[in-house]
Amino acid sequence: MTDLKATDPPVTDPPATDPQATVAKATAHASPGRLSTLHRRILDWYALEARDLPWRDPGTSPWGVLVSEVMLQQTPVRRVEPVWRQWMSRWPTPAALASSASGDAVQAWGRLGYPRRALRLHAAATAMVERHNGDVPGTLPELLALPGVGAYTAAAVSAFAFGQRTAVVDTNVRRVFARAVGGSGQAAPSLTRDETNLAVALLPEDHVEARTWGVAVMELGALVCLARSPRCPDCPVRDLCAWQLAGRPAYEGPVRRAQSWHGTDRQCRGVILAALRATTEPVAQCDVDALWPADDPQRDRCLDSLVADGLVEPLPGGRFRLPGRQDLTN
DNA sequence: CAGACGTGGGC
DNA sequence: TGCCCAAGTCT
Repeated sequence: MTDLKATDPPVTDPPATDPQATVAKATAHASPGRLSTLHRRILDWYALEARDLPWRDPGTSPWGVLVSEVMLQQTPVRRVEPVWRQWMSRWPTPAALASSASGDAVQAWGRLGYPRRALRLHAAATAMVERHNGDVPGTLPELLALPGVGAYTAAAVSAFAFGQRTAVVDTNVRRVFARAVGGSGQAAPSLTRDETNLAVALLPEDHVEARTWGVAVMELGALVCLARSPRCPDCPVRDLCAWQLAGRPAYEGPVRRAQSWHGTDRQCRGVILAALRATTEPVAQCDVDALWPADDPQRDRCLDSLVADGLVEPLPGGRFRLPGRQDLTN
């Protein structure tokens, strides 16, 4: 082992606010030797410890990768896996999904949460049929133009499905870099320009290494560099980690407000949608009414917003269903 | 840009 | 129990 401390910047350095300075600092910290060590350690660790997830199978299509990435937005791997398998079995291509009703996508989404993702995936499938001959596009601008595909998902599909040398920055990557390079216990509340620049600067030059780098760092964040209780003794770069070397100081930055839940529109919308998912039969207004305390205007407001979002289709006679779903009860 | 947007599990 | 967290996106 080389003398790592000798090359470390003083841990008392104030956080840089200038993007250029941050990248310069990161690059200095990650001198060629250090950087290659960081890369090798994490890539070796990944080769040994990576989970066997179905969408990581080399035979997975770009569509399979895209579906997995959308499902994984804010949703744990454990809950995504079975739904992804069913989804890919039912809709193996964008064209297959596009030919189904959007309500079928919402129904198949099940309890993954944030059901607008299902709607957007359906819209993305339609767009791919119309604009890309039914294929998932391979360039960042084309990917970003798809509904529900933002900076993270576009980069992930570019890197994981098409093997491009693209920096992937998700919450795991941000946390790992904040600690290992920034010396901070956690990343800032929202993605900063500095973090993106840093992720690009840390991308391995070697194309083969770059292919796996993103998913390897993400995996490290998901399995070892955990938010609440990091497993530092198991970390392959614990001796290089700026946060570790600084004595794992507590996070001092701005705190993110916790999401409230009880009594929110999100809860109300979830209750209504769960009822519609459970049946192919249109649900009568009175049955919707029974789902939420009487004389609470929140219920009607949420039903209206679900309709406005395209998650619920109002039918003549005051009945409701998931959009386009056929009534299979007779 | 802060806030909305689901759901379930861990501590 | 209640709060925090999980491969974000959109407005």
